[in-house]
Amino acid sequence: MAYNFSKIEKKWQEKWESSSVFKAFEDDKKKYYQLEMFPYPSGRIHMGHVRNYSIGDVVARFKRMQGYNVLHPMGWDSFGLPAENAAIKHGIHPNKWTLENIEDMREQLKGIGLSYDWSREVTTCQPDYYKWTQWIFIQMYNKGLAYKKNYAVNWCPSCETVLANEQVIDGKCERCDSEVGKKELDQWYFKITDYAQRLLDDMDKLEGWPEKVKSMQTNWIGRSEGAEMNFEIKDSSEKLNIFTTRPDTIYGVTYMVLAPEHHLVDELVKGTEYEEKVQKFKKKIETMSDIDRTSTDVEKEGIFIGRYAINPLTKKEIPIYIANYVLIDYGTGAVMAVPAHDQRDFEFAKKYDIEITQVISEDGKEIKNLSEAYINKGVMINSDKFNGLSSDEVKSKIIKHIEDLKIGNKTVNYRLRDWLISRQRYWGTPIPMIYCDDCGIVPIPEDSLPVLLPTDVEFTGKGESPLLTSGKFVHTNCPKCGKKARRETDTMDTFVDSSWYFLRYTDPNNKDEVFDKSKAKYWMKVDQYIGGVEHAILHLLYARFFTKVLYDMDLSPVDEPFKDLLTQGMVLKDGAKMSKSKGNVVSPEEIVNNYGADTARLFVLFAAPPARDLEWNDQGVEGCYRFLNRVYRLVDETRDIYKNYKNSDMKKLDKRDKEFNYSIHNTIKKVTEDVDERFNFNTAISGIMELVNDTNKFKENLSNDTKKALLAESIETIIVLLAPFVPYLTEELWSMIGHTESVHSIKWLKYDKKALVKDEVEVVIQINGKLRDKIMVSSDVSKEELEKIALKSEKVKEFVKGKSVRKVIVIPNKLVNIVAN
RNA sequence: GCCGGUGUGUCGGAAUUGGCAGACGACCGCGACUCAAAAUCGCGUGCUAUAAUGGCGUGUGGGUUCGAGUCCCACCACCGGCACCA
Repeated sequence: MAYNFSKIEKKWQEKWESSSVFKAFEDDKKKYYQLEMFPYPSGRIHMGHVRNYSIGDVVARFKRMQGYNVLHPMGWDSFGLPAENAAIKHGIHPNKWTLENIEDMREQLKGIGLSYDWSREVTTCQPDYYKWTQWIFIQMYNKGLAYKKNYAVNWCPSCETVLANEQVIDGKCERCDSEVGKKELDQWYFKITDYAQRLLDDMDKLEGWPEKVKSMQTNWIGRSEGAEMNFEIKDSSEKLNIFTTRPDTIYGVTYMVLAPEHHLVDELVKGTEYEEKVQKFKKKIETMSDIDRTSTDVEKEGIFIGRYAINPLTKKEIPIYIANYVLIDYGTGAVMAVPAHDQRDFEFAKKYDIEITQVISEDGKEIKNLSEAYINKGVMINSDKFNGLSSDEVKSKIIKHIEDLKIGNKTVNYRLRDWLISRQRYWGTPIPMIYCDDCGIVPIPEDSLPVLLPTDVEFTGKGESPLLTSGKFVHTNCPKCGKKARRETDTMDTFVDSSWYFLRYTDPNNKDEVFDKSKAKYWMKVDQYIGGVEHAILHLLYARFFTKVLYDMDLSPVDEPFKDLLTQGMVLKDGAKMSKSKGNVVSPEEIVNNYGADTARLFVLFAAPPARDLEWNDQGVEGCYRFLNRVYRLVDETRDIYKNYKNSDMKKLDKRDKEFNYSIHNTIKKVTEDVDERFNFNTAISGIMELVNDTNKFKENLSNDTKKALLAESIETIIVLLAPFVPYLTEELWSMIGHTESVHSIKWLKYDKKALVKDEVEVVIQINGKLRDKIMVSSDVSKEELEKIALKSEKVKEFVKGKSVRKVIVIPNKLVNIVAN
């Protein structure tokens, strides 16, 4: 008979709920803030959620049993496109759709037995939350960290909205995979570039973060050191400002290249014979998609614009080109070209027959007929007073030289761009700004926040904000002068909402402040944050940025939000991520209905270590279910022995008793360390499985009271160690054996060090490093004695026959290696 | 091209400090129980030769060591990030 999981799970879920055991209060106990990334309320939970939240729940329950004051909250990242699309498609208002989904998903999450403090639930689409998102926006605006600019932005034609750089993956929309185009628009930005260096530097503090995530963020920020320099243009008062990482190659600059969009191009060719050709070339490049343009296999192509710059050090006139391989977005959009020492410039110079001047050589001699750019370090040549020096030391000398000449300076360039946050959609936090003809851009006064989303809008799915269709919303009065004014109709990127929710959890119901700093001080940082690696750049970078901004405003008590980070792997089936289109989805509901939530949890925790991808396996689920049934039967069969013998004295332990006692305490040690130090839930569970197997064997022979007492101890150990993993079953078993308090509120077990001292140990005997025999010896035997015993072994005698023993390595209680030849 | 990660049975994976490779689970095979099946329980299960004792084996090649999945060097494959980035 299988145990009745549905009855058990329902019973305990109700009990836990009515007793609100998982509520967190600030007190003087040591705190632990366990957080998993909150979900988008799509309406259905998937296996990724089950995995993410099960991992977090194990940690929360474990830390609680260890005596920590645990904060384990849950909420909803509930603004976003699917709600709006549902409105367009089915005519349901996004608010209704979202709130109903939240109701459904909350029930599903509760079903999995997650120990959340639901009284702290935050919902980003509700005014009591987004009021503070707007408030933070205004603080950022006042500090100059939120600003508006006109720029060629990423535009997703399918989502009909703009995208941040971080949301464009390989030229495609992160959400819908459509090819992203460019559009000139007036948009709101956050000045994340001001924080580029701190975001980079403070990664040193993130010791508990995976290397992978830190490396991804480092790549994304893309710092490079170099110099900025002005080149004079012949017959013009304008100067060409360039960025280079190779100031050591300045004497080798033989031409200049500008991005076709560079602001000086039009002016430089105006009225010249080159104007027409240059404009034609510009048109051609502009019509290319970003994907084509940035592909490395596209041939380098450019055109001479008929003007010359002056190399400031050689004073030579050098031609100015525009070319497809120079990007307006990076550096200054202008490049000093050094064909001898840069492969792209080399290919370009060959194609257009431009002079190539070597300035760095391997041995001080010029290479005849260069066949490719020489990109290594070396000895300077053709560089006037720098000749003969190493290119390495010349870098700083030349920077100093150009600084002295006041034509340039040392500088650092980042790939990171400012964060574009306006979206032309309805279902997001309204940007709390007003446009007045007289006063310009005016923030909403703080006491009239929140700016509520209007309800009288049309969902057309067309490329402008639906908020424009609400006359009541758009038309307002200027808070400064009182004249008629217009509201901002764009909403914020939903990543703004999720950039500070972890702070709001520390004080979620505060009506007067974004959060109470003393509460935040008690709970922050998040001790353990868990979520998918797909957020390595987007959410995790934005959240770090926001925390630093709030820290600088003296609001946040910490300048980094997450102490330790775990990026859990994906749930795969048949080697691919579960997805509707591939038809390889296993619904959590189905597993919970057929096997119970405990089995679902146990499987996702047991099948792979948390950070790795998990391959779904129906037979593996069955295996976990069988195991839980075995545990149930074991406890059921021995419950009376437990009740009668749990506190009886253990007299003399025989050999088998000692082994079993060792097994019990070694399992406590292993599970504690696996969960606490290594997050190896899979091996923690396998350790408990071994103890269950051993207990089943041990119970076959209970010939005296000591053995019964040992069995009772083992039963108790199994239930307590399993509690964080399978909360329902363990709660049931705990009450079955006569306890009235919850197993989840008792103290975690401590192992008995004495039980781990063995009288006798198995020692491995190797000959020349190969295993040849195993012997049992008393654990206090001396090194010398152990060596003697080993050499007496029959097998050893056989193997060393005719050889002489050169050396014997003895590791007490472990191994003897005999070297013989 | 640069950066990061991963390579172990048929499969998921274990080996935590350089010390018995393959724990635990799945799969498969055999047996017990049963009229029978399911469930359950027990045994076996890296490859290979064998009557037995053996030989080989952690992506490849080398090295250090009494001893290497683990450390060092060189490479290969796969996954992920960045990338005409000046």
